[in-house]
Amino acid sequence: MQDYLEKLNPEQRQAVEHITGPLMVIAGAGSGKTRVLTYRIIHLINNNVSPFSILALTFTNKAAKEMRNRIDSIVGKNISRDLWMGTFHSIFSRILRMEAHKLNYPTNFTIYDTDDAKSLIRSIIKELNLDKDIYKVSIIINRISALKNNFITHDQYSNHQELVQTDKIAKRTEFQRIYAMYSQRCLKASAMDFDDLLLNTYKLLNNFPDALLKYQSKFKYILIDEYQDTNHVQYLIIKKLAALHENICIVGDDAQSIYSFRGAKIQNILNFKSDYPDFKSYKLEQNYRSTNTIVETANSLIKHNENQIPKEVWTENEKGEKIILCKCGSDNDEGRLVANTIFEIKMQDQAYPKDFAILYRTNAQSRALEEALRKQNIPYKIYGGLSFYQRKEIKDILSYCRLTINPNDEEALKRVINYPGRGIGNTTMQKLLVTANENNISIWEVMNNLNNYKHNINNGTSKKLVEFVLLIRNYQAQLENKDAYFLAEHIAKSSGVFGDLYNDKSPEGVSRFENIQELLNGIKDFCENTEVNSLADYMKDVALLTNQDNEKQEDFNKVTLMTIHAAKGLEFPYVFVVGLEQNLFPSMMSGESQEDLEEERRLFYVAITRAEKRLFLSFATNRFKWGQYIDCEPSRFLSELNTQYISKTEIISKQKNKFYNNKKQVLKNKFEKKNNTFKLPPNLKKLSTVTKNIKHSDLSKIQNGMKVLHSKFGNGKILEISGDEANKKATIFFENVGQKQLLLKFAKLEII
DNA sequence: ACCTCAAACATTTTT
DNA sequence: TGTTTGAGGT
Repeated sequence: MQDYLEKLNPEQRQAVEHITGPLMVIAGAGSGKTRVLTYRIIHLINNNVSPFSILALTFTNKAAKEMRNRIDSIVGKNISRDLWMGTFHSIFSRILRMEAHKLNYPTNFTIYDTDDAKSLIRSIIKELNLDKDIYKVSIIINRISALKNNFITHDQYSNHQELVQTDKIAKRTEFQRIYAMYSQRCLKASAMDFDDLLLNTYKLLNNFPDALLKYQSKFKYILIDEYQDTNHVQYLIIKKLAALHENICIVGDDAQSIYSFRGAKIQNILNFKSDYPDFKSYKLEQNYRSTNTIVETANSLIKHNENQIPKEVWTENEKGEKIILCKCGSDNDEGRLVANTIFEIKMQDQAYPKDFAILYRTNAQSRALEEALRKQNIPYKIYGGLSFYQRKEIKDILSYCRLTINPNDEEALKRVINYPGRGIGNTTMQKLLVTANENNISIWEVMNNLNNYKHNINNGTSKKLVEFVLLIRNYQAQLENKDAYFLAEHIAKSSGVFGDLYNDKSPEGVSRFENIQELLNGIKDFCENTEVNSLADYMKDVALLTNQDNEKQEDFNKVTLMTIHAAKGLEFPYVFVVGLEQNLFPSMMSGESQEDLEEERRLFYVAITRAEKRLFLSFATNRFKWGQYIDCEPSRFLSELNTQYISKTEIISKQKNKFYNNKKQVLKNKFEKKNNTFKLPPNLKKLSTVTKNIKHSDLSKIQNGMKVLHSKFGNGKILEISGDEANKKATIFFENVGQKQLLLKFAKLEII
């Protein structure tokens, strides 16, 4: 039992045995981070710490599950199941359900996923008669999410002038109204979105001292994985929870922080020192995962980032083979290169499909790769894209279930009230919505008491509405005494969804029907493996599940295709990183700023360090994008890699991308391979000036022709000053990004 | 109220 | 390029 300590190196062992007090573990890629976390939990248990008082937070369900399994195998299931271990979102939703009444939510509140949230925002924009081109749903939702993650509620929004100004400039003057309405509608629907789960947990701990004390005393030991990717609210919650015992252990790697777009702050790691001055820290720097070549290549890349905690990742592993960098003519060539290489290595090294991963920056890149793999008959699986639970037919069934548990759930209601068709169309829904808003109640309440409210819905339609209400009531009556599987199956059949799909014999219809059966099987599984098996119990966490959480057995031995973000925490013997082109990786959307660039570089770092044995990098000079062919240049990151570990190859296909249709021709058309024939662009580091610490000059004296420095856009020249004194605008030409108009009041410029 | 077709639109990453 | 939205007809 004690021999687990023997499996650790000195640093790992120190981190495991250091039980009390604040502890920071900086764990380089492949340094056995998960091992330290699991052994530390086991060590706590062996030192008579009750599993109930251990809180372990991870970033994904998968990570939590994996860790739980490892702990199971050492201390047994009956101990490990009492651990509070899971993602931030799942643990906090568990707490919130117990304390919901304090925040005016019912225990069975709904969790809105991103699609629900989007649909709600879309309908608010419509109700307010706003221009949907100015108020883009994706922008609004990201903005609301960012505000929530920084703990700025809709009524606090106006206290932040810079936010108000940004929206003013973008002509989104009604943003606050949308935000406010969104929050109210969520509350009225008894629904929380992902961000609310965090925000409301913080509110709970902040506004209810008894609740705070309860959880502070309960969680005597707190462990947090992937700490570099926690956002501000998460940071605040953890700080509060840990305040009593200060037995907090954070594990992370600043070089792998890749979620700042979602509000993650590397700063949180640095804050740790000031929040817990008597903290202890260990660095895990020995890599057990990759060959020396891969480790050194990754190091050569990441050293281009200025903003990082110094560390030296090293390995005792063998040197390994050189990294292959391949130039391809097109995205299709790239796909075929990858497929051919996999085919060859499988033969040479006796490798299995599951040993390979293909990583890319954006989900859209998977198409060419899939096609090539299919042609080579290589089995593959794709993560990302549409999750199982986001599929239409699944959401339909789940929406009926949601509605049964929480009839105020507006998004679920809108989804199923007329599916299958019941003759309740848009017009009726609009009328209901207006009545609901006028009386500040939910649509369900209006439908429930149609006679009590003023509306002009005719008798025929009213009757249909009443029928629908009765249908849902019938389901509700069975919530208490029937298990989840029975009720879900009953719902699928009696709602008409099952029949509707059964009659659809098109391939899509058949697959939808099968998906629903798969869902029902999943629910059956759930019922058989738990004591609490009501529909409400099943529905609790469904919104928090993702694709990766229900991997099918038959998918086990397949090549993995995924985005680099999704690959975090995973490892594969053979890794292909594709699409290494400017404007794709680094992404076009990541601005010109040093910070954005460094995040993209960390992302590439994560990609490289997934590989155990061999790494293949590739880029295309021509790529199909937005319905047309675009010329591409190799990624600037490629020229940052130490060339001594890289072997360059070029693949020339005689065919043009456009005429790539003739199968036979393609198969016969063997690639021509050339070595070391192409040059990468010069190292671009100098081009992007390091502009993090610009001085904010007094801009009252600004004049035409002055040269200025902007933190994001770099060097520029003032072309014109316009506007009245209070809202002076400057038109500036920036060398790197072209002409921009900035409001001087808020622009951070240095006059040079 | 529902169906059909054409035009517009969209691609960063996710719990 | 594939998907979604909206107009117009039934």
